[in-house]
Amino acid sequence: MSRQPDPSRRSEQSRQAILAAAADLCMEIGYAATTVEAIAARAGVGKQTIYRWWPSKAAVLLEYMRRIRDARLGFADTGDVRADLLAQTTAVQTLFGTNLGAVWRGLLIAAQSDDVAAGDVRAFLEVAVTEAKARLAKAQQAGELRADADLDMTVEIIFGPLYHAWLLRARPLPEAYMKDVLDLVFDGLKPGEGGTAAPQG
Amino acid sequence: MSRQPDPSRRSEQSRQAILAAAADLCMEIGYAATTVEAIAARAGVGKQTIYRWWPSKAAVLLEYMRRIRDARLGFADTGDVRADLLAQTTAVQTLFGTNLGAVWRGLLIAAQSDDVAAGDVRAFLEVAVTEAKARLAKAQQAGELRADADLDMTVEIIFGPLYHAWLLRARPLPEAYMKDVLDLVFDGLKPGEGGTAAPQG
Amino acid sequence: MSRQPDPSRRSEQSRQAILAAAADLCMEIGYAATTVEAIAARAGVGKQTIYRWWPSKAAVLLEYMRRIRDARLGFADTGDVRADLLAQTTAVQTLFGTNLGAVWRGLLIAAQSDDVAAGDVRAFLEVAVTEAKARLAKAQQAGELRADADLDMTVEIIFGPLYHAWLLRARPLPEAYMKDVLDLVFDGLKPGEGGTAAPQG
Amino acid sequence: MSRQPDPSRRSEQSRQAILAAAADLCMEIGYAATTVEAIAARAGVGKQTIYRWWPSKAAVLLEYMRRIRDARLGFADTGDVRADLLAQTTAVQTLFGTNLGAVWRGLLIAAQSDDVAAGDVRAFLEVAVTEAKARLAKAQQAGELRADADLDMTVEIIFGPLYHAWLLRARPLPEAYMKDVLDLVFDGLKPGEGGTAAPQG
DNA sequence: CGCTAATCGAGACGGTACGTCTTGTCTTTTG
DNA sequence: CAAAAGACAAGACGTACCGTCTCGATTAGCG
Repeated sequence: MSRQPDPSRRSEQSRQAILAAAADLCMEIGYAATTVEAIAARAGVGKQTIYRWWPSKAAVLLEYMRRIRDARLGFADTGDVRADLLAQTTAVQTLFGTNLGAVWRGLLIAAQSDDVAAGDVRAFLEVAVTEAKARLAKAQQAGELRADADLDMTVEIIFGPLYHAWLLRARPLPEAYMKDVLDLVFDGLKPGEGGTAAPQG
Repeated sequence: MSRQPDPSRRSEQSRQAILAAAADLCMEIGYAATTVEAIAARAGVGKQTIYRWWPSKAAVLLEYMRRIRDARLGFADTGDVRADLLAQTTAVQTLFGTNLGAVWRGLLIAAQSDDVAAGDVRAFLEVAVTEAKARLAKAQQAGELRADADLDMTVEIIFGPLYHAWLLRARPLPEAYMKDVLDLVFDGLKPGEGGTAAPQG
Repeated sequence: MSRQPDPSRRSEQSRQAILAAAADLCMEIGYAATTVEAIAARAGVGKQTIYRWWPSKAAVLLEYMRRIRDARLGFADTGDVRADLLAQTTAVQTLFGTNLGAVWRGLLIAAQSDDVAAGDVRAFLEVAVTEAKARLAKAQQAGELRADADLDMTVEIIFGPLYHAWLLRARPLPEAYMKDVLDLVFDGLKPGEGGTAAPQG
Repeated sequence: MSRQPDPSRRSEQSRQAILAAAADLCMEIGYAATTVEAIAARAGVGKQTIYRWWPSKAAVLLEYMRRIRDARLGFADTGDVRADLLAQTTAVQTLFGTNLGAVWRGLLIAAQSDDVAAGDVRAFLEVAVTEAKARLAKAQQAGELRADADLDMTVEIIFGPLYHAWLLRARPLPEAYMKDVLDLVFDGLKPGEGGTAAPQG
């Protein structure tokens, strides 16, 4: 029986070809138009080889994104939480602007319609959220952040504007977008209290 | 040829049945599983009648959502911008929690993959953004809001967290979610300056 | 629901194109290599249109053969049963030698492996058998045929040799093959009794 | 390279297991449904072990049938050709009625669609035909059979009815089927000349 | 009596076709 | 003449086998 295939016999070459083909197609023609058949054809692979190792095209692309994230999107801890957040969120914003943004956009869509994919995508997101919360928790202990701020909500306040602008409004963002967002949300929208909008320099 | 059908001969009964059927199906089985065929069948209507008047299922549902928005999601102007924002965003949050949320979720998805729908959905969103910006502009003139705050960004700071939590993380939100978000973003994430996180109560 | 499609709305053009494409492909590349996909492609037709009206490719080809049979393979009644049988069986032998033989061969195969097709093919064959038996029955009443001959068996004795030679041995047959067979089986394999092997002329 | 495998190192145990598994499956689920994969699985053997020694599943089953034939289906020579033919053809008829009939049926099918198998199956058949012709030749010399009877045709007249009834019509045959066939074809279909249809009893 | 070569069971691989499903268009019939 | 009904061409879906290939693990002789 080959119900649970043996991972030790897996062809690493095919795996790489499939991930690359999936990502390339997604960047070229968009997530929806990227079919499993086309991925297989471009990767020079049988369809069954894809279905043997991944439950859906979403899972393939998610694995691709996981590699990107692990390589590029970690948090630093320089002692200055605003600087660290700025560095990370700017990296995210930059990535959204590249072709990889299209891949990620596709996955967020799939999560809405495919229950299986949804779990994985959500788990992926939660990893990022958890990392952010860890950095914010340290900042809270260091007195850099209000002690009463709910960290889940804080993460949403920081990343929410970026997703709203990129994913929903699809508007072009200035390079300093995240810097200005962080200034505003750290200092508050209320007038007067913290001096200028960019007082942390 | 009936390339441009005559709207005056349109059956209002069919239109209503289609809108209702589309919304109901979307709420029951989700956006992706809602097929044009199923909408037609439930509405007791031929498929062509749908394609004659709407370019896609997204357009049908968008028309449905426009009715909802016009009826329920306007901004008040009581002179207190935080109270007005709280009222409107809480209405939005509440709507997200109902079955209508599933419809809106579906449309936001469609906007990612379907270029035609994208324009309409984006236009729909911009109407909401514009209304919010109008209210914020008044607040800025009244000195309730920092004069240097970019209004597009401010809108994103206010709505972004809600969309992030609801659409992407799909986490259950406390009733007072938007109140706490507004408190945090108005007073700022920085500690100490503005007293407690919820000082206006 | 379109579970039982409405035959009155069927496209006669598609039907003809499918029958022709199926028969042509079968003659060109053989029954086994003829795929439903290829039939659809050559007929310029969607696969579903084939599956809507026929349960399998065997059914398509069987319909094709039915037309051929109805047009070409009836029995005459000239009063001379050997002459009538010779005319009909020679027509069958000739048909086996053409491309249509390949189609019929394919169907006889399908009948072995596909239970649904088997019933139809068998029914097709029984029609031919019944026609032959009818002609033989008249001959029996006219005293042209032994009164004690079982007609099913007689049909098998007449057609069996042809099928054995053509289908199983696949050997090239002389034009007069069926004449010689009929002479032998009418006069008997035993020596001496009936004079020459071809006394009926 | 192991292009031509070494027969001396072949596992006799695997060979037997494969032949048995192939025949069993063919009898249980039919020729078409018997896949090479299933044969390998049931035999507890790798697929390659089958493909190493046989070109196709038809070849496997043909080897199985060869064993059966060599053991059971020879011609005797008692001096009475009708009795000898009756003994052999009745043995064939009996075999057709067993599960082995299903195997043989499958091979006759394969011969229609698979050119490689066709040669082997045809050769198998010709061996049987040649044996029959040899016995008939002796009968001809002994004056038991018309001197002008073509022996290929005579074989077809004797075996053709059986194949027609069993393979094509798939009708249940009475035990004495071949006896009656031989009576008819030896005495002839014409009335009157030879007395009753079963005069030799 | 260990070395080495080939067969073995196992099953992943690149492919092809399957029969089903949905899309958006086209056609026929009914009110 | 619009609407209902639904057949149509197109093509992706996920599955089943094909015949080839690559793995260790035996298992033979041959040296």
